[in-house]
Amino acid sequence: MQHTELKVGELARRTGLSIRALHHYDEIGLLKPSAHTASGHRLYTAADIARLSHILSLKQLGFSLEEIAETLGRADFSALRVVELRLQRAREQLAEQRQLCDRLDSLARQLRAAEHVSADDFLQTIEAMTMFEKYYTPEQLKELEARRQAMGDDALRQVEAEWPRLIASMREQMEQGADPASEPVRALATRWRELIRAFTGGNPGIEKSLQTMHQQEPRMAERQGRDPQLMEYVGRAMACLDAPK
Amino acid sequence: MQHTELKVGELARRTGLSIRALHHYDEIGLLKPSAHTASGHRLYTAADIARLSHILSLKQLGFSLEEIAETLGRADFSALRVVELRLQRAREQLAEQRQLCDRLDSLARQLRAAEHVSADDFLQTIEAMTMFEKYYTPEQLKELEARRQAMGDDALRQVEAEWPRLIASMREQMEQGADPASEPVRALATRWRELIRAFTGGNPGIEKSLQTMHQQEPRMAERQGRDPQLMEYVGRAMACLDAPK
DNA sequence: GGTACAACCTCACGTCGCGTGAGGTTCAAG
DNA sequence: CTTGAACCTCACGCGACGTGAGGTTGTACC
Repeated sequence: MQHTELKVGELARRTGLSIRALHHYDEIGLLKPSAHTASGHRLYTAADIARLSHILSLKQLGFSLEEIAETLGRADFSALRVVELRLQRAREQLAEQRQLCDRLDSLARQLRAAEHVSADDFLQTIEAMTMFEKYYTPEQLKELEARRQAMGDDALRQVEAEWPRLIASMREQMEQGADPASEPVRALATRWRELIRAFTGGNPGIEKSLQTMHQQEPRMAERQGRDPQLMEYVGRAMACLDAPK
Repeated sequence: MQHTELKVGELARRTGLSIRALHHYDEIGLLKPSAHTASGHRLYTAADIARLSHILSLKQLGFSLEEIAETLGRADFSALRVVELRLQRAREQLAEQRQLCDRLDSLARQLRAAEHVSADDFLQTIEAMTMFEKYYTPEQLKELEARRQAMGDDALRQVEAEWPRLIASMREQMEQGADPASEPVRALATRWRELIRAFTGGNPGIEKSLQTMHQQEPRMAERQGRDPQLMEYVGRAMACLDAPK
């Protein structure tokens, strides 16, 4: 009989696991050392170590300790099926992670493009993103993202800054009772349309989604100062643009 | 006073959260309803609901409840920095997920290519993969994977089946004391070299990594019947191939 | 007024893979 | 015989709830 049996500390050092983890495996019956000293110290035999290496292999593939125990328990399991099931789970999680990264990345870019970001702006931006994900298809979102990226942060910043000014100007005209067909309103309406077209890129699907979102979520528009009354005024101004003078 | 306040059940139904979750948020102080009925039923006001929508937004970005409470607590936080930190975490997790998927995918393909997979084969394959990841660079692994994929499952299966036969034949020659320069051994050695070249694709980096692995992990080779003695015999046979008759 | 039944309430334990002590025993060396 | 390292066994803690148990309240119908 050689000195091949290892004590927990040694085994932990060699495997990189913690002593506590090995104790845990013992507790749950996943890896019980085959021997003990008279005083109760754990002694891991070569067979135990082999089992542990199998455990670590399966752990690396993302199996839970319970699944590992089950897998090692029976010799008849279908390896391919087990792996494929696990792969499916992993793929789903990967897709989620990817989506999360996209969201965060997009949000980070929006924040970089903004000038001053209050806590309120921040939360509003997130909510706007959520809305977008609700009303646009993934492909449309991709297209929008691509267009934003093509514009660059500076241009984006400018547009974001222009909107409030444009809305304020339009509101002023409305409150002064200006004719939607008058020259100053035509100019504002033209710019309004340009900005929207810069956003939609002329894509009819995106235009439609945008409309749907505005109809379904009027509160979102209101927060930006675009209440239904103003929108109706803008609508009339647009109609005047299309109609000949 | 209108009927704007919601009870837990209603709020749960509208948000898709569980009642227990809302109770939990109350417990940890993340979202305490501003009002209660005389009998203690929770009443969520419009402000509470607004706060909850912020909570859900941040939750969607993968923040922990503690982080959300902290973020909503202070108005002065740097939104960009918070998001960028979270993004970094998400990217790391994404990379891990991707690696896991790759591993599982590769393993699944290996298993599909194999004919009969015993539990032992299965575990051995995983361990081999781990070894590979230890000795080959990520680029090399990619190249190997690409070559495997190009070969197709059937060809791979054939090669996998040929190795044990080739090893057995070679061992037979060795045990019979055949001259490494003899014709039958030359034939076997030639085939041996061909199979290895099919694996390495002639890439010197991969050849080197393969050698290193064989030196460092002799036990792996032994499991496949290639003990040091046999390997030395093969080495001599190879040398005879290179040297003129 | 009584009687269902749904919706609400408050404990309080379980999950998963250990980390992190607390408090005590054993081992190997000097 | 002492010292310090290595070992032992509890046992609580995490994070975000799920899942009962056991009791009260609200509402509708007879």
